[in-house]
Amino acid sequence: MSKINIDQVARYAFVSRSVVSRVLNNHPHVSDVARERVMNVVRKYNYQRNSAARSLAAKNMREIGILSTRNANDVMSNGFSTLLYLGVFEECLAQRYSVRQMFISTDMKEEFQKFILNEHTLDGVILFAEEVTDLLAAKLMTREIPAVLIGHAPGLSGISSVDVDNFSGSCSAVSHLVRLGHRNIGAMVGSQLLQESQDRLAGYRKALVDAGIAVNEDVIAIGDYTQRSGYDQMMSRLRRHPEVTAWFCASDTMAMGALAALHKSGRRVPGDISIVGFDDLSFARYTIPPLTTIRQPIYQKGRCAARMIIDRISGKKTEVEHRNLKPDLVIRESCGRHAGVL
Amino acid sequence: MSKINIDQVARYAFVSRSVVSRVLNNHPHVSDVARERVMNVVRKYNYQRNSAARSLAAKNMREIGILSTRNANDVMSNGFSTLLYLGVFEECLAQRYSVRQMFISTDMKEEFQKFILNEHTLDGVILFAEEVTDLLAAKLMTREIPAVLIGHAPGLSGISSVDVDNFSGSCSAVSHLVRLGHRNIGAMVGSQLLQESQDRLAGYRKALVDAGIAVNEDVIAIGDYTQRSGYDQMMSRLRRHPEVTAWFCASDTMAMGALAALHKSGRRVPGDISIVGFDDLSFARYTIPPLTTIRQPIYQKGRCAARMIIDRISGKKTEVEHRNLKPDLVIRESCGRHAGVL
DNA sequence: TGCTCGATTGGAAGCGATTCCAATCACATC
DNA sequence: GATGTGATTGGAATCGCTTCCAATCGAGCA
Repeated sequence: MSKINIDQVARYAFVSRSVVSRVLNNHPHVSDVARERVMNVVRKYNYQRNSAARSLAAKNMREIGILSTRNANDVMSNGFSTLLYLGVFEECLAQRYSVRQMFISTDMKEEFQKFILNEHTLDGVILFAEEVTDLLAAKLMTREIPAVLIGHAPGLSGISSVDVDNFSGSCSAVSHLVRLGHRNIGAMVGSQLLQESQDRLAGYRKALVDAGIAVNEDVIAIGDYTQRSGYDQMMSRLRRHPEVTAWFCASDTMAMGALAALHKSGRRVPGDISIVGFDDLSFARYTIPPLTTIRQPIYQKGRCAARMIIDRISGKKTEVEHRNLKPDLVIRESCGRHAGVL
Repeated sequence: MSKINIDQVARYAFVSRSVVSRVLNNHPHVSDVARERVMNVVRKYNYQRNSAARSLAAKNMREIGILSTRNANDVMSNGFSTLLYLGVFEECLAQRYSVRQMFISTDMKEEFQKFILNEHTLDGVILFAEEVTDLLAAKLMTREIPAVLIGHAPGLSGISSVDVDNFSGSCSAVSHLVRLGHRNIGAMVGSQLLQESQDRLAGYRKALVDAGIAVNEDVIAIGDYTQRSGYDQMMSRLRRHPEVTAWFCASDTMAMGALAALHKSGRRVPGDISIVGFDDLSFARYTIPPLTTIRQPIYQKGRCAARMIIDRISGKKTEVEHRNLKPDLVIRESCGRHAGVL
């Protein structure tokens, strides 16, 4: 019952401490009989290594951190980050790593930042950051700790990354609207400080250009990925741009806010106006009307990031790598054929 | 730059290793001058203790775990757990503890369960579990590791818990409907295996009884806290119970699904049917129509749980404690006066 | 001055693993 | 029978810290 240590295991198994360690770590040079004896004792006493001692001696923690910005708070509240985290967790579990999830913010006291970044010697870090990316990255770089970025930042091409192809995703979303006959298509994106937002906006532009439609900078609204900003932006744009018949929203959350604003204003979706979102969060199927959107593999993103960081830590891979997962268009009911087109 | 250890700090500060340790741990019996010298060196070299060594020597990890059931997956995807986790994290940060978030499921391989529960010697565990509560609790009990439950379970009264007052919350939600003149009020709750669901249903019953309304067991629908189940349940109940003019949904997610179903069926909310939710998740303000619901302090729940477990670990408190946080009714637009009442 | 007592300080023994290195062993070869 | 080889094994150092214990120091008091 009570905790037992490696020496006791060794004693009970009539072998030395070293042999026990080798068995537990699957090292070679252990006879079958010794291995058997050790395993029996381990099973019998339900022995588990002390991870602190293990980390100290082995000089690695077998632990990675996933660092999010605290102000991704709003993004968080939509289950995006939980799903991402689940992916990370399950990949790590499979590889017997553990994960420490942390939040950091620029306005956080210096001491806490230090505590988070320094107190724990993590073997690697997954960055799910936003505008503080540079700051964090710089700190991590100086500590020479392997990192993987969720999303990507051209300025940090030295750090591996996993992202969804935002460009082609938004491009196909907008192309969908074009196919339905829309010519006046607005865009509601996030802060252009974020690479992700830039890419989604670029995809929008590309789709329009491909269709021979001039881009109207006036109908590009900047939100912040919250339902609230989607609502507010839509409310203010609605009367200024009555000619717009379809909006590309760079996230389902903003799309949801937009939907609420449209309903409040008496517009019908998709009758009067079409809406397409991005992410395919779990609620997208239950908005009114159900949201046509771009599905991105969030869970996979997490697993992928975890796999990359572990490969890096274990030395299995050394070069930086930029993964770009493919998104899919999922058609539901929020987009309709343009009224002028029959 | 490169990592420095306690011996080097001691050397540079012209004191012994012990003094450095005392300074770092705020122990008494250190002269001001010694403290000052040590701190200067610490700052200069940006020294941080090695947490593995610290844990090993001090025999505590200064780390707690938050354990969720994997199949709370759907609950997760609504930001509930992220917000809860944020509360836990920030309280722990303030107290210089770290958190390890983990998921566990009943169908998980035994080895993984062991890895999660045993490999890491956590000082305490916060349980955010559902039906596997007993299993987990039993395992934890045998390891004699302090635990705090999010929610509560009468069978586990030996474990401290933090919960929202589900009973009074749902009671006030339903009373609100009664005040609006509704007499035929349905309930859509979660699995009755969950204490939380039982309490929310009990609150519903209480409100009806208080109002002198007979409880009709036929209009109590059991869902599973997902949008999908809210949608499905509402679809099937709608025609079977046309007399019901208002529904109490035990979660915003189910309420959202119900709203979608009502819209699909051409019913108007709140014109034809009123809906009240529970939780006040961030999207509740942007459903169509905006959802009247019961707000529960999710973040506070997390902080509170963390505080309790840390108090327990540090020995500041020893007796078990059951906290019950108060929820609030937040009135938006999904409930209307019963048509028959003028 | 000599002594006591409390505040500081340094020395050293762990904490529980990993891992290097040397010792042992079994066995084939000469 | 002596020797070389490779597979096993045990011994011991080490990781970086906490903490007990004994030593030292300095002020207050008789």
